[in-house]
Amino acid sequence: MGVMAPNRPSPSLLSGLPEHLSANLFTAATPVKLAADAVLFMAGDAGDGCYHVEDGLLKVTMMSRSGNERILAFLGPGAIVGELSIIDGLPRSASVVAVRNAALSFLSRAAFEDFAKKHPEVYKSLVTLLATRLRETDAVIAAGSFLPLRGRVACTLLELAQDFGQDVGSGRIVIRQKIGQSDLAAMAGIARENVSRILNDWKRRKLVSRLSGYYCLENKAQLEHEAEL
Amino acid sequence: MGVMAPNRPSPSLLSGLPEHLSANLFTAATPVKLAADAVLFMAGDAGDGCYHVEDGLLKVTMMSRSGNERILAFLGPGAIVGELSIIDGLPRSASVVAVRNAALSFLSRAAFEDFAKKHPEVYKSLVTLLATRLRETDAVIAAGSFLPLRGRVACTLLELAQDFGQDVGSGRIVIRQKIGQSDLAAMAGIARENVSRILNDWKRRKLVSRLSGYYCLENKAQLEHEAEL
DNA sequence: GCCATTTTGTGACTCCGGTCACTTCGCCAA
DNA sequence: TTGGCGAAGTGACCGGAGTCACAAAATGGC
Repeated sequence: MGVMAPNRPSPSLLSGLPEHLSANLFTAATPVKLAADAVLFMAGDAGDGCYHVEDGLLKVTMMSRSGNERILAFLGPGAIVGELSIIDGLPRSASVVAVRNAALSFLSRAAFEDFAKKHPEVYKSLVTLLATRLRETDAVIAAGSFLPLRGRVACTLLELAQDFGQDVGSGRIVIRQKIGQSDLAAMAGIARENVSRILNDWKRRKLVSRLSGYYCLENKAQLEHEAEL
Repeated sequence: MGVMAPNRPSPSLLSGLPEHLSANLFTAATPVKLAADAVLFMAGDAGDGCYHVEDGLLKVTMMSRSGNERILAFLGPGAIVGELSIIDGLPRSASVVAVRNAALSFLSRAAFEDFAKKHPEVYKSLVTLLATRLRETDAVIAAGSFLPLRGRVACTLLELAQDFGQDVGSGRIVIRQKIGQSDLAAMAGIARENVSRILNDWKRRKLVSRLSGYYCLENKAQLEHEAEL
């Protein structure tokens, strides 16, 4: 059992549209480059279009006015972002920032509606996309309501494994993105210090490890157990 | 300024589909009656269709295995519930219980897909519906992440006012549903005792009042101020 | 390879909010 | 009217988790 599970983007948060649609839909789109830490848009901005992530990594985030951050998702290649505003025309519901250099395709609302008129099937795909997102946010609410700290961290790790995980044999899963503890904390919605404590505990107990900056789930089953109330 | 704002169902959580569609879509549906406290379905059940609320009141809720409840929404006449499962075929993401006697229309997945084939426009409406839901759950996550107790209660009250509020002059809004503190607590995701304390404080400060069992927002603006961090 | 700058690790302290244990109130029904 | 019962009010207590203040590592530019 050598190399397994090729680097196929997962279907969850990265999920975009089916090949044939996204290919056509975004041919009319204009390319956008984004440097690391650059802001794509902020919550509250007027939303005039949506983006397709070609390359790089973005984070979807909310900020309290006291500067606290809550990360809703990381988005890698293939993902669609900003679709809510092209649907209902309301302001951006969250902010999006490039974690590292990223390449995107911008699709204006007009262009989208134009395309949708010719290919009503996009709506069906959009419905699927939104349904997935809805289930994810529901899970976040459930975790936040019922799980204690360690449970939330476990969920966060598992979620990242879903999106960016690569199985490296004997059930070990490496998260192939550099994610710091502060980001984990902001994803789980808890204080960074506690992420540190919990992670170290798990390291000792061989549930997770860290190899050259990347977190690695050593024992997914056990972690899933921690995730349950 | 006597009687104002007729009892028009609000567009938010109650939001269903546009008239012309929902009328046709649910003609094929079979009627379902639900007694108070009866369970329509539980999270995890296989989902074979969705429902249109004709009359009564439902609550959408999640339960931790330790018996804690978190209410995601109350649904009144006109609302659609259970649509996620007909979209993706996955199990119910939450439970739905009748708060009081309710009348529903059940639409099977097959019937829906049948209809959708003939009227692809439903997807567009569905997209709008889901987008609204998504914004709402995002708001819940934001409130849970950033707001202290009083803020969450304020949000909850304001949300209920959106859905079930009736303006009775001079900015006073009555919530025309009997909602107990335990339910408010489960909506805000906090302990019932604290809802009691906070509500009493607000009563003293004339922000809210209670008339014959119904809560009434005396000063929406002030309450909105409490809702902000 | 070395220094500057982020990240991470850890203890001590604090406090918000949950839990427990009652009491009091309000409503309906006998 | 009255008794019963569920909903609401209130205080005392406790504990989980945030905050603060550093020390120790790791990272990355030069």
